[in-house]
Amino acid sequence: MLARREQPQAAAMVKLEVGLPGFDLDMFNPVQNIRPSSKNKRRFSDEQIKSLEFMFENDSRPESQIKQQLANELGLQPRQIAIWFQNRRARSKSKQIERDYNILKENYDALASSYESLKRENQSLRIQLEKLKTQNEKEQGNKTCESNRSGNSGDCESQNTSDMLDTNEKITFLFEGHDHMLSTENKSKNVENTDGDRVVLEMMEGTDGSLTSSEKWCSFESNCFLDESSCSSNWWEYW
Amino acid sequence: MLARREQPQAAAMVKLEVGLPGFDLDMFNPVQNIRPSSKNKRRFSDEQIKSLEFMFENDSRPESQIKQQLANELGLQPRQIAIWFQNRRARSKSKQIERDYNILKENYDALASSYESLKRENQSLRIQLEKLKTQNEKEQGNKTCESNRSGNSGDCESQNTSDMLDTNEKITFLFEGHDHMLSTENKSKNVENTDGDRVVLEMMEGTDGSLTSSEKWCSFESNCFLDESSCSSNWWEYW
DNA sequence: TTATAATGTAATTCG
DNA sequence: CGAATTACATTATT
Repeated sequence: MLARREQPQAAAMVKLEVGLPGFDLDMFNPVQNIRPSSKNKRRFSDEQIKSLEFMFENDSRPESQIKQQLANELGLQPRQIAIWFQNRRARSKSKQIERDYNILKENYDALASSYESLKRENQSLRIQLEKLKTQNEKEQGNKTCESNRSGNSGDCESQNTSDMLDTNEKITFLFEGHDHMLSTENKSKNVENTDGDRVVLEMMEGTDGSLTSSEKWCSFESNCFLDESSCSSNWWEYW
Repeated sequence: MLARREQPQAAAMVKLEVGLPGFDLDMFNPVQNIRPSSKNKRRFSDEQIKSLEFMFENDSRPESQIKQQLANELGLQPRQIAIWFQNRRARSKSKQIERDYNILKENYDALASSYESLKRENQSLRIQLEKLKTQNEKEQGNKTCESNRSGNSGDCESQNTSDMLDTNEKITFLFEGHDHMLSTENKSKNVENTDGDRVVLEMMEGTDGSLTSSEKWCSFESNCFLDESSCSSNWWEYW
């Protein structure tokens, strides 16, 4: 079966004897491969690439038979076809990761912007509430209407304890860990430091690089401000 | 079974290039391997890698002199050293992108969570405001105190028009484009489809893959709710 | 066992 | 040099 080992060896050996440093063998080219640009072996011709790309779009993981056919059509070894598809898939994947990063980044920024707006709005609401509260209390003080009842159907009673927070006590210390980022600028370029597996921290000369130290982030997370209040009626279902 | 794998290259190369000690022993020697022969054609020895990695940590782009010295020490050609560093930098970079993605993802999720919480809080505040307003109006109706003045220092006057929104009119249609995501699950694995440059959409057999279609996102963005209101005193500076 | 997907690595070419 | 390629190797899976 499989008559392995393509002829390239011969070429490689020759090359080695000549004294070239690469012990790679591939340069060999049975058929055409007239590269438009230069005297290059390696590197498939534009036409070959075009066909391969076309096939890849249709099926990134073709059957052996199709690969064989492609090999015949393009004058390449079946092995080369197989390898090309493998590499192409790997390339596709890493490209995809980069694109995902950019998309996610965009959405992060948008969300952060919305978050900030919402925060401001929240602050506005809080201030309004504060004022209304004060105003209410003043009015109640002026009226001195029957000041001790616990029902919730009266005219001048405080209805604001049935299914919501106690505005005066719980609301003023909400935002605490939400105020960073928004200017993070995780530029996905110019990285290069902090190698793959081990975490390099001490020996880096400040070459910018590694953006997120993963500590400036993630300091917010727990803002469960509703959990211990008397909110039991799921008012947010209204929305 | 065919005796495949030839590493004559390796042998030839070693003989040709140098004969420096320490190098290539594992090229000939099936050092404690499950697979006896057919070992590395390329692939530097663990020791070489170790030295290279160590140097890389210190400086990912060393001077020619240092590279030369490394070449001597490791029994490699200066060219090989240079290439190794180049490849190493490229690897480092793509690794970094992946890590950045994961970090960004985490932070996105955290921010989305915070955003949801904030939104709920906002809703709560809005409801409270509503109730207080109603209550206020009722009380004002009951009191029928001097009901037409525009100063802002009275007892039962409405103070809420000086530097804030008109609560009853502007507040109820705020959240409109903020209600998606939060369950996006951009799993950064298993991508592989949608090739690098062209966007493949029709011919994909549903192999999951490409996560964000970039359209489900980005539908929110403009929630400038404060711009046309009479807010001119930058109350958010208090925070 | 073979085949192959997935991942990593050495080397080459081009800009 | 960096980016993209090509070929090969290794490991895991089936």
